[in-house]
Amino acid sequence: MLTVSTYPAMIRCVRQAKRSPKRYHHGDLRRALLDAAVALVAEGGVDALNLREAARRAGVSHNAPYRHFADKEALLVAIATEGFERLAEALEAAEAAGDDFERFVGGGEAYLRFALEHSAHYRVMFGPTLANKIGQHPDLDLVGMRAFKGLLDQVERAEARGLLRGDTPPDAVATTMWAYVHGLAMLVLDGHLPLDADAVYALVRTTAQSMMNAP
Amino acid sequence: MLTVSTYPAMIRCVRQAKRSPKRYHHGDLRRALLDAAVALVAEGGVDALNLREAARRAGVSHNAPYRHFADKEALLVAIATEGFERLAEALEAAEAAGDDFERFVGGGEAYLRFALEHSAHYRVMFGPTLANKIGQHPDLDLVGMRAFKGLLDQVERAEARGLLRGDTPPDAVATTMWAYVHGLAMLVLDGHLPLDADAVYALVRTTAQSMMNAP
DNA sequence: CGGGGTATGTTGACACCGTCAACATGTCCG
DNA sequence: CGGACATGTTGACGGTGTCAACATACCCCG
Repeated sequence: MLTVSTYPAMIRCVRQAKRSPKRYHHGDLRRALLDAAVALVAEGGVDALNLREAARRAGVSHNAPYRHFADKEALLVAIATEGFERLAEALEAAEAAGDDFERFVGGGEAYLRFALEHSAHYRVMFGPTLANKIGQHPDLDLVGMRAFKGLLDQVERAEARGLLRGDTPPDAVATTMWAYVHGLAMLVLDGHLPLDADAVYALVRTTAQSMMNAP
Repeated sequence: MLTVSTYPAMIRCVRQAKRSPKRYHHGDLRRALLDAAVALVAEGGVDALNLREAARRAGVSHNAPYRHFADKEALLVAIATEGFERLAEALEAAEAAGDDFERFVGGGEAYLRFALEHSAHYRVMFGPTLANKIGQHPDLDLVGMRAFKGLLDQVERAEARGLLRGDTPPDAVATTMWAYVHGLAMLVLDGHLPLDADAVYALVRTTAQSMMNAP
């Protein structure tokens, strides 16, 4: 996790000026605010996220964020959107590596790796503020769908090739898998399960294998 | 979910006076505050919970809660503790009904039934405010352990009787099951999965059965 | 039975937060 | 070069959590 967000705003400003001298004022306050907000969540959880402290860390006044985000929720939506994009990329990358067996098992591991390594993003993506807001943030819904669609495709392919035990419909299998990896991620992130990262990856691989026919 | 908390304080006071005339002042402000707080969470999620509104609904001043809870977190701990107790009771009740097969499958359904029917409690139990606070609230830890211990016992018994597929260690199976039902509960509660309650119960039964040897 | 002590509730204050309105300034385009 | 627009600032308001000081109801003990 980079701590770029903690640099004084001027450094970012100078760097930005070198790269593209047509920028003005702060350089990229939107980016700086997102980084600061993510850092706040990483340090103290979702409860610790507040606009004024993010502005302070970006070196601007307490009202500057409102030129880039309509309100606090809009900032959270931006972070969550970024998170879902990166999650989708991580899952797609896992899907492109190894044989059929490894592809399926590796998908689960990739999900948990994302959740544990980008815990701040993950907490915002599934935090209470954005809960039950489907339809209110179309771009967020879209990128969320993309991530789940990737999972569903993978299950359908695995089932078509006879890799999976049983004959449960693909959408039910995908739902079960999502619930499992999400629950595991949440319980570990929130300290309810005393597992380190490696133990989590090992467990998720074991579980995924138990869902498949012997190789 | 009763809305007792919205009654004027006097009604509760009078009722309480009839039952036990040695009460004074409010009657049972602690209980009224807990109910009001749970109602707030039920209405607007964890973000909507605040001490002043709970006090308002209980008909007392904004500082009265501090005679019963050290701070806001203490109120959340009390709600979570209550939730874990009821969850443990629900799981123990499920464990005492039906044959071996039904006991195991019914446990998963009971967990989700609790989460969906007492969503406000569940959200507080696993919400961000109490995340990563193990060791800071001993009574909460204790009752949380009790609930998980019940699950572990059930898995060990099922495995001892040869009900479960594979030979995974009981604690790994229990962890997997907890992660699954917790993830499913959270995703449904937060509106990420478009399943109604009956669909959830059906899904969890299907999944539990797929973990077991054919009956 | 009465008075003090304690548990409970109230008032007022403070700092912090999200948000709005008004203002200031840097940047770009005609 | 000058105005229009994007960006950032200042100040204010209401809401919240929390503390200190005060007030009151209940209980027990002499």
